[in-house]
Amino acid sequence: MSSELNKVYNPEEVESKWYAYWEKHRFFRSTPDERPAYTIVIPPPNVTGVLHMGHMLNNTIQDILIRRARMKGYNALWVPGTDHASIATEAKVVQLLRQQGIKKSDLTRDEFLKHAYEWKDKYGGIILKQLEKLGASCDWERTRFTMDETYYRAVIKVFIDLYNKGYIYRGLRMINWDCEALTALSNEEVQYAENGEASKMYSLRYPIQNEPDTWVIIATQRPETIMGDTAIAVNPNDPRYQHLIGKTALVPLINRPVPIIADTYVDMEFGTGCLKLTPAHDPNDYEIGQRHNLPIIDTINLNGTLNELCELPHYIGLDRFEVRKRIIKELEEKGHLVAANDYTARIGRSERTGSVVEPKLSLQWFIKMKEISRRALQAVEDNEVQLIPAKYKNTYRHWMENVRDWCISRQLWWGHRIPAYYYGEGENDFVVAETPEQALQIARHKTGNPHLQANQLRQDEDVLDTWASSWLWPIAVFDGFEDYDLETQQFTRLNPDLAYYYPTDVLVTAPEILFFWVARMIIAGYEYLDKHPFKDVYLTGIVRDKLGIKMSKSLGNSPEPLELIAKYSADGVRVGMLFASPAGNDLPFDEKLCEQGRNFANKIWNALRLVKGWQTTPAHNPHNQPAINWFESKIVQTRQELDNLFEQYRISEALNLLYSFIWDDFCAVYLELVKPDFEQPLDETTYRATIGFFEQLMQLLHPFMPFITEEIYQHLQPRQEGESICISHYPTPTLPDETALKRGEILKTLLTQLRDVRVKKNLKPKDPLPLFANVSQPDFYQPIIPVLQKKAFLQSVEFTAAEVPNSAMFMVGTDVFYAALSSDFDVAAEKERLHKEIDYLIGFAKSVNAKLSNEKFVSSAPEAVVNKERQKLADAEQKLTALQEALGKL
RNA sequence: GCACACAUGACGCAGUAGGUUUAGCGUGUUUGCCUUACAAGCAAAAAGUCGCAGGUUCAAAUCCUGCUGUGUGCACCA
Repeated sequence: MSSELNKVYNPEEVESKWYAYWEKHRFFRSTPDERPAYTIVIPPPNVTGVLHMGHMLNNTIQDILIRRARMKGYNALWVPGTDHASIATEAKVVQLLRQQGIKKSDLTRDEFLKHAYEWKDKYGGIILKQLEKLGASCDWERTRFTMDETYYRAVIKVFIDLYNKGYIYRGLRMINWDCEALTALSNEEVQYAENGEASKMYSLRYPIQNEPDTWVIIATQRPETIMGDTAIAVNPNDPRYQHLIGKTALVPLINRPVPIIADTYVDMEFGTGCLKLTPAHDPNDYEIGQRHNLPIIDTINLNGTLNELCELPHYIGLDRFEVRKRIIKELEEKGHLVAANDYTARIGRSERTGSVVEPKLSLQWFIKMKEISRRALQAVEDNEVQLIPAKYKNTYRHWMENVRDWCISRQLWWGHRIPAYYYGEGENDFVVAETPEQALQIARHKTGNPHLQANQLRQDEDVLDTWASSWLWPIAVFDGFEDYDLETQQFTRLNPDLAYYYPTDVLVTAPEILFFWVARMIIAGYEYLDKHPFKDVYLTGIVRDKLGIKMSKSLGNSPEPLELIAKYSADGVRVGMLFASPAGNDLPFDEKLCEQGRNFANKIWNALRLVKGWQTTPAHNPHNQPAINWFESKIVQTRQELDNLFEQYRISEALNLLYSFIWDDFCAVYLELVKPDFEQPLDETTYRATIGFFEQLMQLLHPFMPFITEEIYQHLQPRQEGESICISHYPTPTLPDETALKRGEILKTLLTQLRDVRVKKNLKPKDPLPLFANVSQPDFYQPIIPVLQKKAFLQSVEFTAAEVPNSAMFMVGTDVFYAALSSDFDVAAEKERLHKEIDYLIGFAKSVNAKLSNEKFVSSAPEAVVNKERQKLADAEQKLTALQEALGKL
């Protein structure tokens, strides 16, 4: 039998073989039934994406949870899918078209979308295929995409509903503008470099009107915006500038007269204490402008070039940064530049394009967040939704309490087109409806013009922010909104899937998207189903390299996941990632850990080779019974600990526990204990027990290492087609036998001690060695003596009440053992060994004694604690006496 | 700037209601082994007074205060 099994485990064919088998039998398919459900919805990866280390970690964790639930008897469902990632995808498609010589501006919306869908069909599924390589046990028949037909309908419906409820409004607001992608961004999509960016702070002189040789000096990083200035502001309490308030300054180069106003916003300490106000291009300036009724002069086009409002013809049409370079020279030449100092600025950049974000005044769609998010804030406070680790509660609370309205419109084509239809030029000349037909009805009614025609309606050109679709994910993947009635603002029913699977059990995701996505899903969950979308949110750590830098493809510090899998197997990589991933902490990734995972697989494989190599005999061998009893209880105990760890999402620790249980307890101890002598058969009872243990271990390990455990499971016993470890159930838990456990642990200790004696005395593993035991309860030891004798190669084992001369003495608890040595043993070495142990015990006893002789300790500490200390001391003293006697005999 | 984490042998971590023998685990290091499942292995060893300074307590890696360092989130000034 063993000749069929390679000496080294070969995962490559095994992994693809079993994944195909699982798919063929649809083991991951879930439909509602009478069992309790356990549901996870995948955080949909970006459809343009390819697998990176973060995905590997977070999907491994999801797979572990879902596989474990499946084996615990739940009806486990893991819903996969992708989101359409409007900016990222559109940017990719635009870029691809450009390579083909096609400009987006030359295409109609429909033509462009056709290209985009082609692109999606071709590349959109890559990342899901990669998840299969990892072993992900998703129900692929339920794969969803945020622009699927029903999903699209859901997003539009929700927009209309929130509009009807008054949560959505259209307004002129200062927004973040991406001049490259030509779209608005939400605050969350703007990123700042960690330590700022090198910039210059320019000091400019603005003359005072009608007062020759008087001026104010302002500081700015953006001299190209001065043509949009409409005022100068100083702090009303600033003694330096009292005389200037109410006067008029002249904007350099264009000589526009602007008032000098007083506003407490101005920080007297900063710069010169004079602030130029450019309401069109700075959020704070805009607000001050509103307070003082300042005009707004928007000098920058959507693409970042300057327009005719800048009044300087030679700058019109030039990019703002080009203008900056030139205008500095011009200002200098004309005597307006006072200073140019190096300055570190926090510059906002678009998350997707990296382009410097331009604050711009723009008419956009917003969701009012304050009221709609109230329940969601409370839910996390009350642990209706539990964040793991809990430290994120603070972060969440802070964001929710200071939540700002969410700009949801994007000036893109790839996405859900805003269902607003305009019939006139006025700001409010629009209606919101699911279809153009309905829009026409409503518009006719609203305008009172029954002759209004469809071609007089113009649908909003913009699409919705991607997160304004993915925030519905836990409901929309089940097509839940099909049954939502916009009239009554209620569900007419919950479809069977939604009723069965919602709320989901856990969401596993990266902390970066706590606000982008998680918070908003909670909001949507309460708004629509009045229920949390998931019970727990497990926020994974960030995968970092050895230098502690976040791994990313763009930085080039990330290994290629599929290459890792090729090198170490999916099982190995899964284990490698988990080894380094304590709950909620960052993951310092080290390829070595994948190697460790691979080695572990090999270890298990070889345990299989050993077991499958055994011949059996019906003859009974009672000597193995203590080992069997011990291991049986040990599994029970380990399962309890695993349950405990999983309950707290201590998945890495659970893996570590299993790792050492399998490697140390099963392979190194149990298998060695029951292993028959060379070419001897094993009794059937032990063999069957061993196969059973091995099978249970594989079941416990299966969520972590799905492939090798299936391979072993299939080898351990003959299986029918359609049987699989992944749908097998854990046996019903029993209680551990404490005596059997203790006996096993003591057997382990004795074996280690005896091995130690051999090493220290330079004895070969099989040199004859008689053992004498002076123990309080010989009966306790009786059952393990045969196996101890065999495994420690003991010549004999005898109970005694006397000292044994010429022996190495050691203690287990308070029981004394003597390994009898031949007369020529090294007395000096033995003395030294005993001395060392005595010294340790003296030190120990001293520290315990110090406690016990402390009056206050004895009187204030709980009795149990004091008694424990007394017991410690008594044991130590008993040991000391025995050791000292042994030393005296030498 | 505000807030929140974290600081344990060479490295990565555990120590989850102050008291399970003077702190555990993995990797690495050193030593000895190709022992008939596994050198992707086996057996053993060395290595930390738990960032620093105080405090509370009979008792502190564990609680409190301050400091230092690192990380994260939020805000942001011309």
